[in-house]
Amino acid sequence: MAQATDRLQRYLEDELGECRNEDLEERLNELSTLEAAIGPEQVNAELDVLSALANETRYTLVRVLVAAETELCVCELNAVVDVTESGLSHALSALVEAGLVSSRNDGRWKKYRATKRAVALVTVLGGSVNDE
Amino acid sequence: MAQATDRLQRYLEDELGECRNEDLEERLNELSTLEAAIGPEQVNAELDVLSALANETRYTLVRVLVAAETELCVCELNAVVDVTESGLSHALSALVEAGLVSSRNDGRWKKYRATKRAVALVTVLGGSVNDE
DNA sequence: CAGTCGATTGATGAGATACTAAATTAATAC
DNA sequence: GTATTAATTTAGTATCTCATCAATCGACTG
Repeated sequence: MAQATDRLQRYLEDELGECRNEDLEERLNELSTLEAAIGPEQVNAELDVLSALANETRYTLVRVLVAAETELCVCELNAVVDVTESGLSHALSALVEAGLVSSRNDGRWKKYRATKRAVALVTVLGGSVNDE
Repeated sequence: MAQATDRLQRYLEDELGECRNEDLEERLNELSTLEAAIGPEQVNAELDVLSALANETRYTLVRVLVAAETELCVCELNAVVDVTESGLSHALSALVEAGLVSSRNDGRWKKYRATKRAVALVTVLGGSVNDE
């Protein structure tokens, strides 16, 4: 850790011409401010969402549900992903946890629907990855 | 697999009152269309981006670079994440690969900057996770 | 009520991931 | 030239992830 700030100090000397201890402190504070702009609990929430999406099975389910623009039955979703019934259930459970889909019981069937959050993310992701 | 479509057929019978084989085929085609709306290579590209973001170290780096709105030196980034120099380098390399940051050599220093893609994603993610 | 069916849960193992330390590269300084 | 410094790469390891199997839950049906 001390070494790391040593290097930063040399960098600031390079950039500023000189670097007193207070200059170093100030830069460290600026960096800390950038890092802490949003609270740690929100960072964790966002990481949970990203982790939920970062899997082929789960991302496919979200894409399909977003594209469907309506709820789909588990038995329908089973046809679009290449996992067992159990794997599908695990995947849907993770997506519910991340707030990316919601579920509803309909008699003996269970139906899932994409949330607004899922729509927003899938939309931006598609657009952002298109333009290189 | 046969079992899976059996269940789907029973579901369609439930929903439609009856379900001939052509009804089943049609529904399977609709689901397949939803799934294949974007090409598999783009799905993979999007999954690569998501995987790159779905890690505390890397997501922190991206957030800081987006917030900074300018390039930052590796030695500065070292101050905001809790990994070794080596770990930091690995993280930055993965982010470059995913098109989330770009790099530039400046003498003996190396500087990284967030890409538009990173800005778009971090922005939407922050907004989308805020509103429950 | 017993049976069937849709779906979920929990445990396990193979594989992927994300660190670290050590060696290496590339650039500047002496 | 050699030494030093910033950063990366390679190799090894511990941890996490994900899909599957088996068991279970809950709701309808006969």
